[in-house]
Order: sequence, then C-alpha cells, then structure tokens
Amino acid sequence: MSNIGHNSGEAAVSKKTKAGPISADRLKSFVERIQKLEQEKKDIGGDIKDIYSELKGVGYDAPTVRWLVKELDMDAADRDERNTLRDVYAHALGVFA
Amino acid sequence: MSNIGHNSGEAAVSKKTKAGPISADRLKSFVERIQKLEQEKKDIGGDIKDIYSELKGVGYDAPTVRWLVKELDMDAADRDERNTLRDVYAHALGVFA
Amino acid sequence: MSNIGHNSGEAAVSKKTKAGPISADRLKSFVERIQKLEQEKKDIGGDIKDIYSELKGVGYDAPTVRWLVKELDMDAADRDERNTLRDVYAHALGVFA
Amino acid sequence: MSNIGHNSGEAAVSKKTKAGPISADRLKSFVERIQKLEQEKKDIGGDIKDIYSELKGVGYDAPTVRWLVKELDMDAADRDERNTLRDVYAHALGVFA
DNA sequence: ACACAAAGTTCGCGTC
DNA sequence: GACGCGAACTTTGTGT
Repeated sequence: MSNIGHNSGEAAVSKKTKAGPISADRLKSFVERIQKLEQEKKDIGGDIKDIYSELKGVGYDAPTVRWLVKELDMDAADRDERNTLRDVYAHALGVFA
Repeated sequence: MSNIGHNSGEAAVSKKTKAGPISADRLKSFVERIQKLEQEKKDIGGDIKDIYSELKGVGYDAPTVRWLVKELDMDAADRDERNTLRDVYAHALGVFA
Repeated sequence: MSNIGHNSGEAAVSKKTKAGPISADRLKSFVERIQKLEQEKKDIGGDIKDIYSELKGVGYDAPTVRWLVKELDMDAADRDERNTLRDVYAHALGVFA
Repeated sequence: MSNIGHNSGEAAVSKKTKAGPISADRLKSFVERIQKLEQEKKDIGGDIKDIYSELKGVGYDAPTVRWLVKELDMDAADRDERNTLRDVYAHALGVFA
C-alpha cells in the first residue's frame, strides 16, 4: 500500500472537504472580488432607498410605487394571465366583487 | 369660501390619498430612476452569483466563502464580543464543549 | 473610592455582556420552550405545504391560491384603498390600461 | 350546445388556465384549511416572540439565544464539519487567528 | 439548473 | 430619545 507517512486523512473525508488544494491566494482573490461587488450593490441599494425617501417627501406613496415598479418589470402577457386567473378564483369564491 | 354643504371628498379621505398633486411626469421620473438602479443592482447580483459558481467549480465551498465574506465585513471588536457571548452561553448549557 | 488596582474587567465591558447573572437552568428552560414551539411551527408549515400539493394535484394553481389567502387576510377597507391608490398611479403613468 | 364556431378561449389558453373544472366549494374548503393553519402558525410565532422578550427582560441576549437554538437544531456531525471547514478557510486567509 | 417559497435579518416608523 | 412593532430585502432550501 505504501501509504506510510503521506495521504493522511483522505479516507474519512467527506466530499466537501476533499475539494482539492485550497490556494490561499486564489481564495483571497475570490473574496476580494466579491467584497467589491457587494459594496457596489449595497451602494446602489442605498441610492434606491434615497429615491423612495425623496418620493415620499413630496407626497407619493412608497409601497404603491414599489408595486408599480414591480409590475412594470413583468412581462405583459404573464401579468395578464396572472390577473385573469386571479379574477377567476376570486369570482369562484364570490369575493372582491 | 363657498364650501357650504358639500365638503367634496375631503372628510373621509385617509391620510395617504390626500397626499397632494400627483404629477404624472414626476412619478414617471421617479419610476425610471428606480428601474435603472434596480437593473444595475440585479446585474451586480448576477456577477456575484457567477463568482460563486466559478469558485465552486474549482473546488471551494460556496457557503463557507459566503460566511467568510460576512465575517470580514463585520467590525473586529463586535465579532469578538459576539463570539465571547456565544461561548458563555454554550458553556452554560454545557454544549459544544 | 478604593477602586485602584482591581475592578478587573468591569470598565471596558459593554452593555450586553454586563447583563447579569446567567442562570444555566433558566437559559435551558427558555431554549427548550423555544425549541418546542419552533417544532410545532415547522410541523404546521409542513401541513400547509401538503395542502398546496394536494390542491395543485387536482388542478388548482398554487400561487393564485396563495394570493387569495393573503388578500382574504387583509382588512377589506385597507385592500380597497390600496387598490384605489394603485389604479391612480397606474393611470397616471398610462399603463395597464 | 350552441358552441359552434367560437370555441371561446380554448385554443390559445395556456397550460395553467386550462386546469379543469374549478369547483368553488372545493376551492373554498382548501382556502379555509390553509387559513386555519396559517392562523395557528402566526400564533405560535407570537408565542416565540414573547419568549424572546421575556428572556431579554431578565438579561439574556436574544440574538445569542437565537444562535444557540439554531446550533442545537443542527446535526452534530454537520456542525463539526462546517466548523472545520470554516477554520481551514479562515486560516488560509490568515484572519481570525 | 431554475424558479418559487420560506426564514432570518435589517431598516424605517410609531409610540411612550 | 429609545424601544418595540411591522414591513421589506436577502438569502437559504426545495421542488420541478
């Protein structure tokens, strides 16, 4: 078997931990790239939040605008079918007449 | 004032709906600014996801890297105190000895 | 004041860690009560999921039913006002005509 | 039958909307079952929140207890492997030494 | 592998 | 001014 002295700890190792040579430099590079992007994403999130604040400050309703943005983001056909379906179900129950 | 008797629609109106003159143009402007930023944010989210895929492809464990990034994002002092507290509680229960 | 020289570890301790005598028994009791409730909550979640599966199995659309349940859970007046507001905004933008 | 010639809305109907005869009674039954369970779930959620309030009131740190409960819920072996992996990654980066 | 749904965390708001 | 409450966003897990 000639396993003397090396290969220690291979046998019982789960799939995850056996994942290969973990290069610290490579890991560091990945982490830094992610950190950078996370920061940008966070900044944009802040900008969006600012707009909602501003908008609310001049009398608009933020939740409604939020809803608007989401609806506009949807495909028109999908939205129509979804709404049709909702109507069918609501009428079946006799609610929201 | 000639407001006698009708008081048209003011009385029962809730705080939200009375919010003032809703300029369509202004609303449109707000919506578009938000849409633009949301798109950018989404794109960055995609980039981050790509990095995790790449990273996983070369043998790293994504959840662990995610954990790393989050830990690094914390203030060192806060992290230390949090960990100390966790140790105290765990030992109080006699678990994770 | 006679505080010279001892007082070890009191000064720099944050508000959180100074929180008083941590009784292991009491902590254990709290934890167990929470665990029990979490388990029940999880079970109910499973039951709900089963119903959606069943419902889907006989031809209903799960997302739509989900929407229905949520709408029914709302106060009627709130729902009406929300919908009115949405209409106003949507028409202001000239969308979803 | 008087359905000659129009075949109203069958042809272009998507998979979802063609889902079969929607019995209002059956739908109602499903909805009510879900509502009941959702209510119970919500109540339990409230109970759990109460415990955290109580616990905080006598000096315990809620986030730490939350963490404890979650850790206890995990399988011991999984937790160990997760921690090992975290150590490996942290040391690779030379952080949290 | 993608999308949907659930859970946890965090942020803003109203209250005391 | 702080605390508790509620909503919103993010992330994790699951089912297709």
